[in-house]
Amino acid sequence: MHSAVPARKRRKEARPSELLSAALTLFVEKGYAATRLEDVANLAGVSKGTLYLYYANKEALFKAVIQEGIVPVIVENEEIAARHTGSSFSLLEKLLDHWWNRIGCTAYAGIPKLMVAEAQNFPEIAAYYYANVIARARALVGAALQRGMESGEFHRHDIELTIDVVIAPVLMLLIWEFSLGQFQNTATNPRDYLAVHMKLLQQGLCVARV
Amino acid sequence: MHSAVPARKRRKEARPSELLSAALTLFVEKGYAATRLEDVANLAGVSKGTLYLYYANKEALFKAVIQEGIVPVIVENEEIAARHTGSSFSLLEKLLDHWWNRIGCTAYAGIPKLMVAEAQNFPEIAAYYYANVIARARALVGAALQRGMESGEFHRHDIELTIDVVIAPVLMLLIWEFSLGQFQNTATNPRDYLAVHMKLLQQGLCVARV
Amino acid sequence: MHSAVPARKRRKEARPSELLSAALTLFVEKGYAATRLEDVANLAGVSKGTLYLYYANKEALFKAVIQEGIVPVIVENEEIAARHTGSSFSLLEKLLDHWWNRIGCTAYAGIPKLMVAEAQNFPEIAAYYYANVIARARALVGAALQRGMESGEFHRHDIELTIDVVIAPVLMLLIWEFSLGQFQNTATNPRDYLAVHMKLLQQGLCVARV
Amino acid sequence: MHSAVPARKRRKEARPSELLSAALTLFVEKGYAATRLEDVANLAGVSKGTLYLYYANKEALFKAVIQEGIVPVIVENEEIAARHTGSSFSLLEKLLDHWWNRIGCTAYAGIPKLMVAEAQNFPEIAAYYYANVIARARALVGAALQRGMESGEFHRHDIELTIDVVIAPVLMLLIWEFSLGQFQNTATNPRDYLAVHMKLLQQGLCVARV
DNA sequence: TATGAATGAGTATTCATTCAT
DNA sequence: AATGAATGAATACTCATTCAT
Repeated sequence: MHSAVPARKRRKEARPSELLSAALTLFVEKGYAATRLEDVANLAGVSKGTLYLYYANKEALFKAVIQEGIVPVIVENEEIAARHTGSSFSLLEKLLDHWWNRIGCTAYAGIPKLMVAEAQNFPEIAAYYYANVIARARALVGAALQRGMESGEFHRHDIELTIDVVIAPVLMLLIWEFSLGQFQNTATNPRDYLAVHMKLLQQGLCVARV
Repeated sequence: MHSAVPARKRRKEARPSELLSAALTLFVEKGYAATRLEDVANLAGVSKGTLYLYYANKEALFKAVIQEGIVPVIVENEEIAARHTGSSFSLLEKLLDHWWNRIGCTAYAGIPKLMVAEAQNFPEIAAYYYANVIARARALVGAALQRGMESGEFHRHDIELTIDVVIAPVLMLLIWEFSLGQFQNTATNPRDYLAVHMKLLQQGLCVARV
Repeated sequence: MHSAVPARKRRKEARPSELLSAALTLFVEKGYAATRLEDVANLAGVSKGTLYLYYANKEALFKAVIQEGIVPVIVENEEIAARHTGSSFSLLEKLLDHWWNRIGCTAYAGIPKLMVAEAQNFPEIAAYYYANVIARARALVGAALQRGMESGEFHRHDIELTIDVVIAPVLMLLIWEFSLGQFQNTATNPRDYLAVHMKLLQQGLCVARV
Repeated sequence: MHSAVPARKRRKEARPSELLSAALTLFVEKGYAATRLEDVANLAGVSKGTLYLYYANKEALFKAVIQEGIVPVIVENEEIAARHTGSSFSLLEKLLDHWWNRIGCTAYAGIPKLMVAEAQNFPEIAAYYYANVIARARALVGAALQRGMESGEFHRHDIELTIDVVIAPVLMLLIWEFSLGQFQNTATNPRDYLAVHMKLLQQGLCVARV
């Protein structure tokens, strides 16, 4: 009678994030359609019915998974950029670093792959994601590039295209990790990969100081 | 070898590729799970039952879609590399160019995104794809990089990581086009994007000739 | 018997009838199956759990709704008949009048339609309703008809069938009001309808006094 | 190998009416909500999936059940009225007779009770039923009454209310039969019931010919 | 070969009921 | 007594697959 684990735990506060975490895991692992809500509930340690107390349906759960977690990091990076004073290249490094610590090495790392896989099926959510994550990240990088080109720190290139080249490998890293990367026998070390990316970027972008 | 093959026969032999083409379209557009075989059959202009005369089941159709089309291009690129004589950078350009003409601007362009989205659900197919497409493409790029570094044309970097940095933007371009790229209001021009990619690559990789 | 009963206590005793009233409203409006107990509880201003303190389950609540309310009116009509002294037709008028005042123009008016709709699903309750409402009402009307025929006031007809003809329009009125009557653009006035019913009945039943 | 009953019978033509008939039976017996589509399918001798080949969903099946069967009878009665030449009362008799033969003693007899029970849950269908069955039946009876009153055959009464009094017992008979009538130990004989109804109607309506 | 009617396993969702607080 | 979080049985509906024609 002491601390017998109660069959029915009451934890209204904690439920949403437990469910979201379980849903993220399974959505990333199996994709939206192949994820059974009962499995999500079980992984979160509750029954099917309980899930519906917190999320109206599967799509609502999916939306919550996407909206949660990444947007705050963009906000933080916007603040980092606003406060930055050093070289433009070091700003790019800071932004990348923050993204990695808050997304890349956390459970949220699977979201980009999930969003890419399901974009066509959830245009509304994809549009939201594009506007609130992608577009804002691009604006941040674009501003840093602009600043660097104006100060003579960077070579001049088309800004939009350069943004793509800067961001793509970072996104690709995460997408890869949750898809075909699993079949690579020698897994790439993400930190090394990013280091090389930055190194090449530096050589490609920065005007050599003779 | 005459061209007097009866229309009916020709039709019959064309069926698989009509089905494959329809399946590719829908798999890319909706994902594996959300694609209904009846829709595939209708798009190919046959009945549901007919599809089963050619492919044992949905998974077999998916395998065929993936296996078809891309592997031959890798073979062609291997031949291009074997015959190549100029600079290592120009080899990279040739390989990219061929890939673009045979995949990037064709219906097969959607396969990378499809494979990324479904890799976890079809480990066997993903492994096949990894071994026959990814690994071989990496080997080609790796050999070109190795050659360039040995000849002094390229800076020395870790080969594996550099391969990632070379390939990632190319893959990303296609993945993007079939996912979140749809929500970008100013669509990136793929050729411009690739040109910038190569330009940065050149600046990052190549030793400056004073 | 003081009126100093504490508010809380009074509230508690009122619960069952508040629940019954809410249940009657919703059962009549939506039918048994489509009525959610949570809605009943909410309409009664209590929580779902509280409902179960008073009624063991949905069926028990349904039984209580049916048993409550109508049986007492039959008892009252039996007393009216016992005390009656005038013409047999005026007794029929009195019985109808009482029924109308105690059922027809109250919230209980919906019960006949509800009982008709659910009779097959709840044979036990339907049998109870038949025995305690229908059969006793028929006996009352039958006795009045018998008396009138014996006294020469009414034409002679088969009693049982005549009972049907007398009662049917009255029941129909209520059933209609809670079903298809809602779609009639010119709603029938119930009092006028009953007046015509009685008029025709008089003409059909009563021997003309030349 | 001779006439082994095929597990899968192909009978596209016959299916809809078989399904409709099974659905009518169960909807009338259990009500809309309590009827399981699998039971409907089984009663029709097919599987769940087959039902969906013919009706998009439960509601569509319900609609089809209601729309089927009764409307044609109204049309027939309209033709009977148009061709009629004798007394107005004999027209009423003809209309009733036809209704009884085509609805009252067939499987469609359960529809009025079904419609009454579900009217609130399917306002759209109820409105359709009201417009195409009830309103047209009332118009027919109303015209007969009007004609009789104008010719001096009938007493003058308010037409609308008299329509109610004429129709109500006929509807009530069927509603009763499929609900509480089941609990009556001495089942009323429908034909006798209708005969008394007409008799009383005649006495109530018709001007005595001295 | 080709068809498309038929099947039934599988899943999202609802809601009566329970029970710890 | 009262609450409302949690449960899980039940059912509508989908769609890959089969098979008689």
